[in-house]
Amino acid sequence: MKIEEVIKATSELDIIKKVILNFTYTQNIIGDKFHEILKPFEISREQFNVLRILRGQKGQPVNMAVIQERMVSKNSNTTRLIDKLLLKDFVTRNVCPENRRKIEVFITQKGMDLLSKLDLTVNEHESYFAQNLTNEELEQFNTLLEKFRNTNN
Amino acid sequence: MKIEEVIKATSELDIIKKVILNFTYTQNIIGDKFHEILKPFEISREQFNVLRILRGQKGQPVNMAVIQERMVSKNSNTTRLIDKLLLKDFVTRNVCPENRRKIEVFITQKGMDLLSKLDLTVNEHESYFAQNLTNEELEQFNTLLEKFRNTNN
DNA sequence: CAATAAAAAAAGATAAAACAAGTATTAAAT
DNA sequence: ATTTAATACTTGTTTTATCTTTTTTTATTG
Repeated sequence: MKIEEVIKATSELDIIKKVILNFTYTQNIIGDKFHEILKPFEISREQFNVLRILRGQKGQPVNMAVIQERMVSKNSNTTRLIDKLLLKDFVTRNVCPENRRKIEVFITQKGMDLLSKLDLTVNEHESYFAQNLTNEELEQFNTLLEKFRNTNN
Repeated sequence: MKIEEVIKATSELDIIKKVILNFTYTQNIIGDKFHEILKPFEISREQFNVLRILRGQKGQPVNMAVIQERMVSKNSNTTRLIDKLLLKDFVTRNVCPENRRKIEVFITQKGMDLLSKLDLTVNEHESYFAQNLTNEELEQFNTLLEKFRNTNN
């Protein structure tokens, strides 16, 4: 379905407005699907992302600032997000001995296990969206995304 | 900046993961910018979208179901969203006489005035993101977005 | 035509995001 | 060495979102 049909536009939209609408709409669809996958595991998208960041660190401790930085969607209350993961025993949290202002967050084995279980489904989800694009188109898409947001001012 | 640098990936990401990450990240950037524009007007993005939907109806009454349908980002909370717009006198709300289950929402002159004031800034914001793409690339982008989400199952 | 179902919106409860202010801890500066 | 500033989080409050249930009105049907 074209974006014009989705929003049932009465008049002709210019291309940039179409792109932006299309963008947001597509993001919602991807997000919904993602949400659907994570729901049975009772974990939010952000929580999942944080776990992946922690796994990416391969055992190295990660402090709050780093998590926020990598989180892609910035989120000022990382503390409470980690609280939730703590409650479920997916992470541990300790004061950093070298610099007591900092906090060291680790992923637990339980967290790792959850991620392994999710990996397959998440990959399927991603492929599901990729299926209609050729590899070349995906590369093109990636380049366009980068160009689009890399505004020079 | 490439998406790999943004998330400081340790290992090589496959293209579909890159696209999805890139997508979310780009959406956040657009959203933040948008938010920044709307902030001085003390209106949320969703509220702004609803006002635009109402304006698009050119004086025709719009009921809740239609608003939700057009909202692109679905939101079951439409009642409370309209409440907020009502408080600011940007819309009116009445029970539909033909079908008393329905509600007719209209944009007021004050709402229209707000939109006119915002039009210029919003257009600038949109052009700001379009500036790095040629017209052809924008068309390509739009097509890729449509393909990407139009999965056949 | 009463009973039930369906449609449209509103309300309640809970969770998550956003915003602002506050608390330790460390580093710098006088 | 004490004050000031900067860093790294945490907490409190308010606003939105999400999910579920309830209410009101209309449609259906036995």
